[in-house]
Amino acid sequence: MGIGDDLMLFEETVPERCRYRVQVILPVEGPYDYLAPDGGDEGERFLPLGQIVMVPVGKRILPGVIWGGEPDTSVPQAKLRQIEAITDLPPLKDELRQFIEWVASYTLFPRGSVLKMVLSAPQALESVAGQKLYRQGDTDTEDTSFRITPARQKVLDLLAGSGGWTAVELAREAGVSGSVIKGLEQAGVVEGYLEVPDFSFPLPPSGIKGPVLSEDQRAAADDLINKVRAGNFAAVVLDGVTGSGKTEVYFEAIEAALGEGQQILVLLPEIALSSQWLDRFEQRFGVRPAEWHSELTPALRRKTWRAVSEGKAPVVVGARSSLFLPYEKLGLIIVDEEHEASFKQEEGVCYHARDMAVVRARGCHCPVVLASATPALETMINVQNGRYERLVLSGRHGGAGMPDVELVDLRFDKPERLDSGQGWLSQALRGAIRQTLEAGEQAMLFLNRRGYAPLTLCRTCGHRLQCPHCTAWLVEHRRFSRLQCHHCGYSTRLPDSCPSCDAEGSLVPCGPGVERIVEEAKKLFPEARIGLMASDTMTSPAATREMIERIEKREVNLLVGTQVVAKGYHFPYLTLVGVVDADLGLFGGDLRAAERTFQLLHQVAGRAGRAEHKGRVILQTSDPQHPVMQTLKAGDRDKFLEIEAETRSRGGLPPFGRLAAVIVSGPEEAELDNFCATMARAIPTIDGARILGPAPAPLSLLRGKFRRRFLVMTRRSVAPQAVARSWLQGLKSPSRVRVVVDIDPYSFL
DNA sequence: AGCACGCCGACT
DNA sequence: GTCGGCGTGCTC
Repeated sequence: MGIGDDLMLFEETVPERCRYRVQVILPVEGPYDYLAPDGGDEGERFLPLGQIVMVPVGKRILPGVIWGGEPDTSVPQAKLRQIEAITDLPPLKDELRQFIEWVASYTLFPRGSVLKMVLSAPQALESVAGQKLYRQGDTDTEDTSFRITPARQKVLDLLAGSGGWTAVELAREAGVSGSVIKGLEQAGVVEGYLEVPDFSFPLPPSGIKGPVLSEDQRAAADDLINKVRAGNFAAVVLDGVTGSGKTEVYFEAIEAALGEGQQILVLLPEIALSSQWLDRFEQRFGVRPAEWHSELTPALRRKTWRAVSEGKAPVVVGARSSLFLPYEKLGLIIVDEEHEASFKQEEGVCYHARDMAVVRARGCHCPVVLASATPALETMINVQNGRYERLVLSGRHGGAGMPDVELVDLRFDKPERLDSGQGWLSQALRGAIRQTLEAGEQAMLFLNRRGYAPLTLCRTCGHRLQCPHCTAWLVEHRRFSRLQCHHCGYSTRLPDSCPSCDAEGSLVPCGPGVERIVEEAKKLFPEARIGLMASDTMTSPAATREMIERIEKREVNLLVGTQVVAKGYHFPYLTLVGVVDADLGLFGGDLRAAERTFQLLHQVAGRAGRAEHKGRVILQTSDPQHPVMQTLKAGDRDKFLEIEAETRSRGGLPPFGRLAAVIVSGPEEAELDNFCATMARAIPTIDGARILGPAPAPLSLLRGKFRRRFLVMTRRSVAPQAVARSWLQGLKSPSRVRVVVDIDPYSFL
């Protein structure tokens, strides 16, 4: 500092504190400018790009990240506030910041919203001061003036057993006051030290041998290992039927990545159902991986986030949000069951975790493996284009063949039609169940519908019981004597009389849910030991485990379930699968309805006959000529994909064209329709793009909000993002009307 | 997303 | 006459 500082005449020549661009976790686009924090070098930047800081925003202090780009000089200096604090976390890597930018511009969500998914563990951002622990001091303290009182002795006895106590624990356990410990510390008899908490997950010991692989498993594994070691981007589809050993193959790739000192991310569709997967991992690698999902405790969240950012979580298994963790050295991504629709996030930032995983892998220069027995059509077309490679695992391990698939034709003019009052199980299916049970094997009845009956109506006036907040029927759950809405959670007692005409005892259930199938099965097979598995009967991991065990021990021999039974569990004595309503998923106008139905039924069918017994699958259908049924019967997955590709190609639908859904919602229908009309008038004419709508969204009333939907359809060469942006940027919606863009929509709800 | 500012009904 | 409802708009 020179003397001139005090004599500075012109304010504008005072050296400014340096401006930083900080991206905060608000749903806003651009970074905001902030002044360097206290203690920073005047006028000179010292915080690196990606540094995580805390900044004042309005009344609050929020996390933000030092971002690149030129400061916004249009914001007056006087408006700037100072960076509040610098966290002790490693800066976000360039690769992650670029990923955030990419996701934001692809999904059309503000950058701050995407960043928020990265900084999703507020606990993790707090500095880790560590806590003060106590142990025995160095024993050379032969200070004769220090008296060992009984209170002091108790403390010393405890510490002689083991160190690592906090003052509070020590005082409580010894029954002394804190001042005793303080006195001991002062005399040097006990020693206080700061323990930095250990935020790390164990590294699997190297050299644990996996099972011996078959020839094609070995070839696939070696290919993946080479790619991992090369350290380049590659997208590889691991294509093999259930039981072909995909998991063992990618475990080999994980082993190789561990050997390279890299981190591995495994994305699973539903982490809640993955305890079997975790057990399997532990068997293979001797340790448990880090988990990342919404049910983590705050403490584990913090530990995991920190460990990931410091490279101390070698393997992370998680739901889609684990894609946004700040990996220190990501060397491999696995997306298991890549076709699963639950990888598509539909709330908040809409993104598809499988597709974003490929983008992330590209940014990290590492391979990504997409594993499935029924790859998505998108994925297979990417294989055909040469964008993805494909490794095929043929055949089931252990010699079990694919099950035989039979169709039961339920049409009215066919002998197997179901007459009213007869129930939902055809003669053919009943016979097969009887045979199976008599042979001492297990049978499963699959119906992808929870509850007792999907619709309740009044015989007197025809009134249908509907959710007050959604365009949806209320589903009867007889176990609880309640009616439930499966979209918003609304629940009410089953009324005794019709709410519309007051007729007593006039309400009748229509159609079957799994509970009703259980009821029918009990009547038909009174001797059978029936078990029910649905998402609402498996409320805790313990309850799930118990049911699984009962099935494995054959305490259950007739299992009735929704799609939860299709996911991952394998029951060696199960030889018959009956699909009560194979057509169920085909309705609803979803462009992927056929594909999803095929995948689900294929997966359910795969439950039958894994061990020595050949399995048998019976599909009850009213549309036996449908390509889904025909290709399932023929066991010809690729034929199905071929037909589906042809259908979509003709319609210009994904992956041959591109889609963006524009959902407009609001609490007042008139205002909503009014604004939709304004939007419709503003639809631009763009070559290679069309915009359809507004149509009432299939659930035109959801959670008390009215919804309309536009659909942007483009040729592959035209980005729907650009179309949506140019259409919507000039339109400002009334405050109570919300417009959300969903790029690559999946659910058409 | 939060939080405050701002303009219209039932209470000390 | 105030307390408070949530509509609207901003946050460097």
